[in-house]
Amino acid sequence: MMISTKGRYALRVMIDLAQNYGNGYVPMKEVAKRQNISLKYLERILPVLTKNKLIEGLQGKGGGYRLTYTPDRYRVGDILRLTEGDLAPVACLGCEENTCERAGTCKTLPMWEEFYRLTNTYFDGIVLSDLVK
Amino acid sequence: MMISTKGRYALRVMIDLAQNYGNGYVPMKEVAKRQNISLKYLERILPVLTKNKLIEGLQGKGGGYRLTYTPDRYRVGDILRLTEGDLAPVACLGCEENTCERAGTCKTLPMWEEFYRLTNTYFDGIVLSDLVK
DNA sequence: TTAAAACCTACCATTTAGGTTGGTTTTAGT
DNA sequence: ACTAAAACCAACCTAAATGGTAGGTTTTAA
Repeated sequence: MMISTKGRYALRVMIDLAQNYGNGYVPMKEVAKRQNISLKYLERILPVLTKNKLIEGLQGKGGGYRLTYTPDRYRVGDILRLTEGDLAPVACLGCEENTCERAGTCKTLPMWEEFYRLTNTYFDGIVLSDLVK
Repeated sequence: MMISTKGRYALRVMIDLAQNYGNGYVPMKEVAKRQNISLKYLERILPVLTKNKLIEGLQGKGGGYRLTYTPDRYRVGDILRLTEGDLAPVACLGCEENTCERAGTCKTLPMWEEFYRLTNTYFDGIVLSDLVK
């Protein structure tokens, strides 16, 4: 299982916010109820999205969250990379530099690299607005 | 990280056996040394490959393992599916039937399904002999 | 008879996943 | 000023998966 609940839930929250785009701030309580996810767990997942300016939070009564941009500006790949760390199929990819000492002679490395590219390309080719339809 | 050491090591063993194809039975001790993997750990990974007739083991002195078929008959996808369980990106795929109650309305399901197909297709398009070169 | 090999089972430490608990702070509305 | 609703925050917890190790038994060629 490549994608954990963290990434999947984050994506569902983003879709929910996209569906409510233009209606101001949406309280997480409502999103949690609609998506049937624990509010408390969602609160643990959201900070990475706000800190990276994907969504904006407004505190206090009448507050909530909203998308920072229009739904067509969010690539699924970006959302998943943020919440999952990276989309690398194996450990030796992901970080900037491959520190594996076998890297030079590894027969499988090119295969993993190509799959890594494929994965990023696939998820970067889908934007939030594609999923709302 | 999608692929664990189990799948990666199994693949490296298969490649090693492919490189020694035609030379009779190869003791795991040698493979472990060449691949720099603990022999004991390898012994824990191999049974699934022998039970599924991908490789054949011969006990006793002078024994070892060898590929059952020629290296071009092994799809990487088959090796990974055996050792990793399945290559599903999310939990709701993988099993025969999708038991998730959200399946009917899930906005992300088609995206995961397509990626799942993509993944299987990619790894099924590579055979052991491609990696030996 | 011996050495080398596969084969087998139980255990174990660490990390990750998937949360829960119990708050504090901010703010709109009354 | 007070209250309710919201974001925001930190500590804790349980179960499962990961990545092994330890200590054998069985088989077989030389």
